[in-house]
Amino acid sequence: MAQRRELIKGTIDSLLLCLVVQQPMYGYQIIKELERRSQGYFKFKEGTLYPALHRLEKADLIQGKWQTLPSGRQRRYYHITEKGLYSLAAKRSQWLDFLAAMNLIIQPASD
Amino acid sequence: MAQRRELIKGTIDSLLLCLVVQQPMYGYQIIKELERRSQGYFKFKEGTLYPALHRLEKADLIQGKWQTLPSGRQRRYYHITEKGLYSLAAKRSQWLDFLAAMNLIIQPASD
DNA sequence: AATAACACCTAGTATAACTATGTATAATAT
DNA sequence: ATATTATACATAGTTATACTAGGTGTTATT
Repeated sequence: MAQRRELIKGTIDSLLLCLVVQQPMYGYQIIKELERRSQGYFKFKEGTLYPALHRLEKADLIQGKWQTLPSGRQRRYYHITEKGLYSLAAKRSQWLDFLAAMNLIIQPASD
Repeated sequence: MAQRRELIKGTIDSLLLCLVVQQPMYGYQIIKELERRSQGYFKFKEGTLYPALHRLEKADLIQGKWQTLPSGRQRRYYHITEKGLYSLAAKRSQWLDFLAAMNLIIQPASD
C-alpha cells in the first residue's frame, strides 16, 4: 500500500547528510529544502525528520547548535562532522551498489 | 548501521513480481535467481522471502500452486495474476519516481 | 554415516517512518 | 482585534517489514 513510505526507508540519513554537507541547516529548513529540490516528491513530516536528526547527532554524524535570531526565535543548526563526511561517502556508495543491483532486476520490461 | 536492510524495504515486492512475471517460480528458486541476476547483491533469507510471497498471494498479486516432482518432492510455484500485472506496472513507476527524486538530491558530488 | 543442498514454514525481534499531539512565536487574513 | 497560517522545535505511541532463529523433511554428496 504505502510503498513510498518503505522505499524511503534507509535513504533519509543520506538525504540529510547530503544537505548539511553543503551548508549548516536547521530542521524546518531541511524539510522545505528537500521538498524544493525533489520538486515536491519528498515531504517529510516533523515526526520523521526530528528523530532522524537526533539519531544522526547521537551517532556523531552531525552536530547541532542553537542559534538565536534577532527576533528571539530559536533555531538549531546542524552541521556535518568529520565522521559524517566519511559516512556520507559510504552511504552514497551503498546507494549506488543497491541501485545497480535493482537495475539488474527491474529492467524496463521490453514492451 | 544496517542501511542495506532498510534500503531493500519496499522493493522486495517489486523484485518478486519482476521474476514471476517472466515465468512461474518457486521460493527457493527465487532466492537463488535474485542472487544470480543481481551478481550476488541480493541474498534474501527464507524468513524474508516466504512471508513476502504469502503477503503477495494474500493480496492476490501472485498465486501459488503445489507441484510434485517425479522424485516426490514438493514445490510451490507462484505465477502472477492480472492484478499483479497492474501492480507491477504501478510499482515500477513508483520506483522510477523515487529514483528521480533521489537523483535530484544525491548528485554525485562534484569532487 | 555425516554433511550440505534442497524446499518449505513461522513466532518473535528490531528498526524506522509516520500519526498525533504538544509548546511557542511571527506573519497574514478576516 | 481575532483567527488562521507559517515558522520552529519536540516526543510518545503505532505500523509495517526485513530479519533472526528455530523447526520439518527430502535428496545428493563426501
